[in-house]
Amino acid sequence: MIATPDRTPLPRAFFDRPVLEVAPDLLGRLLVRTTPEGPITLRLTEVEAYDGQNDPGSHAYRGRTPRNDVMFGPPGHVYVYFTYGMWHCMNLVCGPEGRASGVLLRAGEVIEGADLARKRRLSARHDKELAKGPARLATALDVDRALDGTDACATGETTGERGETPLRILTGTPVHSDQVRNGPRTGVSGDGAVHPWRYWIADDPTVSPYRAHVARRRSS
DNA sequence: CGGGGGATGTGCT
DNA sequence: GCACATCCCCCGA
Repeated sequence: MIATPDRTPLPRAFFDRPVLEVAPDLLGRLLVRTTPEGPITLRLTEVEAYDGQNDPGSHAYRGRTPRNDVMFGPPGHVYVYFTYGMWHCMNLVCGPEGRASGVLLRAGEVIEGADLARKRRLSARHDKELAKGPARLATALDVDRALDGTDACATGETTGERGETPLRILTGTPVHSDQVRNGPRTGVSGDGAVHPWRYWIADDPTVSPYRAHVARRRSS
């Protein structure tokens, strides 16, 4: 018997904690993307922590820019960046405000709206690949820079008459600590690679394969 | 399921 | 220039 996930919104205070506490605690939570065709709901299975201070792997490491501005703002908001000339990835900003820490959402299990997600992810061989990897996750949920800065903890009073916001984070079913694994972050090079700040659910089929960062060879 | 190679724009150095 | 919080296609097993 599988317990019904708790659809209570996570309060902003959840994110107003050190990022290394928030990151593993996000596993098993639900991310709801509201689209005109209906909701897509994702159960988070893999995340990575990025600290705004003394973390060379963080986009905020060299200070505030127009691109990473949202990271320096209040917790519970979404930071979306564009990378490799083609892809988007999304993070949830953690506290305290101004520290510019965030959690990269690396993978999840689509538990509702898989048909909608598949329209964006035609190359997925299985449903478990719909959001297996950070850019795939953003693609499946139709997330791009237009949603940068979205408040994932918005309450009814701030979201307008219909109480809908494009992205919301719900309580879901938190994962017991003995099911949480951690290891080096994926795709991070140099000094930032030493931190074992990637967290995932043990044996979950939607977790992305680990690949150590490899510098791309020069093209002709 | 997995490796190899190419594709793309932006922000740094 | 070059690296980049990456993925897809193609092929072989």
